[in-house]
Amino acid sequence: MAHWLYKSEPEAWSWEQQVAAGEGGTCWNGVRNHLAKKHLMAMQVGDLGFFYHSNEGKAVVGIVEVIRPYYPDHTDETGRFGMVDLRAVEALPRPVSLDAIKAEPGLKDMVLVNNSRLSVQPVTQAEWALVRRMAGLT
DNA sequence: GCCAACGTTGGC
DNA sequence: GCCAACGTTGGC
Repeated sequence: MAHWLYKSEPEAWSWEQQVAAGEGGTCWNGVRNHLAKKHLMAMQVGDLGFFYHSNEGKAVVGIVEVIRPYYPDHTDETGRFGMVDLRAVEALPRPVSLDAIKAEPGLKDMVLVNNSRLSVQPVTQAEWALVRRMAGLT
């Protein structure tokens, strides 16, 4: 299974709103970047990902699951981009801040550290396990 | 609020 | 098809 990281500004779409969306989840729309699109297209139902708050908070706060694979984003007038549907799985017992991620040698190659502007990022198996542990999950 | 990094646009 | 100009993102 692949793992991902989704960035969102809490003012635009927060973890709390994702949780409130419930089991049915919501579409993760608004991606307008080809590399991010590539990642969206690679996602499969059941893939898990981190939900990251950018700007305000700057921390991984929760875990989400892909519940619908890539389909066209109707809010994209050019018709070039698509989206997936996500649902909230669980909140992290302890959010993992960007500072903590940067301070962790095992995470120095995370995309979040090296290409912080990419809004949808792949996360390796090792990074996934390490961030989970830092968050207080087994 | 500043600015570096990056992607996109459009003139040539 | 190159590249300068511009807009956006996001950490600081």
